[in-house]
Amino acid sequence: MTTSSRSAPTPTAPNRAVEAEAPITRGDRKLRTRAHLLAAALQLMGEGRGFGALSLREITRVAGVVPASFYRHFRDLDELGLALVEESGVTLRRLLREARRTGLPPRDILRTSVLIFRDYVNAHRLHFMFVAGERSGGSALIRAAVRAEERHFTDEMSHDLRHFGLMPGLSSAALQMACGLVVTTMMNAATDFLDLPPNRPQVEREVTENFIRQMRLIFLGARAWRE
Amino acid sequence: MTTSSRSAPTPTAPNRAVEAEAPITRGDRKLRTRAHLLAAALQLMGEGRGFGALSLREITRVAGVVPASFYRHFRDLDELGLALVEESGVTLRRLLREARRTGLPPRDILRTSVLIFRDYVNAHRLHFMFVAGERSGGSALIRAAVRAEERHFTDEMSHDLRHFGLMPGLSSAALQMACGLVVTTMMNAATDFLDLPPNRPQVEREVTENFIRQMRLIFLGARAWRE
DNA sequence: TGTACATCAGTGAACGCGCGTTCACTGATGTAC
DNA sequence: TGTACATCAGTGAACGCGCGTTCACTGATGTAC
Repeated sequence: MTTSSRSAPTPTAPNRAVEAEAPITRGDRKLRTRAHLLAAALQLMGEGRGFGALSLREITRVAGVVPASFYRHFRDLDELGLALVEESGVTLRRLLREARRTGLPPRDILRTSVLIFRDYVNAHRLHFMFVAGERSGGSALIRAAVRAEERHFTDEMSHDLRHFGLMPGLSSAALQMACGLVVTTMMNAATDFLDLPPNRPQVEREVTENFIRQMRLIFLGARAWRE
Repeated sequence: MTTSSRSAPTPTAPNRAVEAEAPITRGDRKLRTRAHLLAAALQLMGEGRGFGALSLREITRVAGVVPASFYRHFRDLDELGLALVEESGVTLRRLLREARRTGLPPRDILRTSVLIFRDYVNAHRLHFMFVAGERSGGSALIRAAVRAEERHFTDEMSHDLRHFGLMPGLSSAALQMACGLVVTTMMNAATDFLDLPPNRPQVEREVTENFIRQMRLIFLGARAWRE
């Protein structure tokens, strides 16, 4: 499967003269291989190992290219790691963007948000595993990059909360602090969701309810906050 | 330095006949080597790598023994990892035990507790690095063990909070939920403290204040909690 | 459109190295008498 | 206390293996004319 890109290197689209679509330039192919390398690293980490425990050779093996190819895309593993952080940051921010676009559900706002978040985590398991795993455990370089993305996420969230008028009456500093707490609680809940054994709806419900209550407690605290 | 235990294998205490102390049995030596192996692994992780990225050979090298020696103490690296989890669990629980023994400071209880916690984290940097790093990033086996220790810690904390009469009026379930939030917030703050650049008192103060406010917000939320 | 040359993503072989694990061993500590 | 034997923590050499990195290469894609 991973070698399919080599077994059919030039599809020679039959309708090329008709609409001149899908030329597939050399640059396109390069980007595709790069994406395969990133995906391979994520996939390997999804099997429960830290980024620091991956080897260049196994990444290229899973990506379906020869080890030396790696250097056409990244100087070393760290550079690939930083690219993964960037990619994961995009995934994080898309969550906020979608919430912003949708607006917020009128009723049972907290519970609904948590369920949406749970679905989102499951739809982007590998990115969340990567972020959750490297935010405190990885190399100093990667960890710093993840923390920077997390800070960016927190900033956007506090801006949105202000805009939507949730958590009113909080100073900017207090709002930022509360959002930091929300984000770390979210990341922790993400790990909980990812670790759930499959087909145990009761356990899943308990973890979900626990997360909802923790968020409720935080918002209660924010409402009671003074100064 | 690490080989000093070999350069003076039998101190032959001069006053042995007088008070028969420090016999240093074979078992004592074995335990000492085991402790060296555990300390070596922690030390290597302290340089910013996950447990999964350590090799058996470098651990024995730092511990000052030959690689084959390792197998006299652990079946494989996982078994050493689990021993580290256990050791770290003891460190965590000692924090609670000391708090229990000391009682709680009568004034400014939250701020004082946070400062004590910060000192404790700095006094046990390697254990906290290990726990913070492996609680979400490590192998499934190690992560599960860390989570179990964390749950144990949370249980003890909620018991203590009830006993000291903080967070009154919370049901057992709600107290447990709130303690879970406190513990994840603490672990996150521990990482923040450990990542602080040295000799930047202003940054350290900000991180400390942020942690204090987050805890304050949680306790406000707990006070406002109903049902 | 057709041709001649340039580019460069991916190849395959080679290298020296550190890895985990095994094995028979050594010699100090421990035990039986 | 002294002697003869057992135990076993730690040794040192050996093994096959996967690692990261380098290099000259191939051949499809791209460009100039």
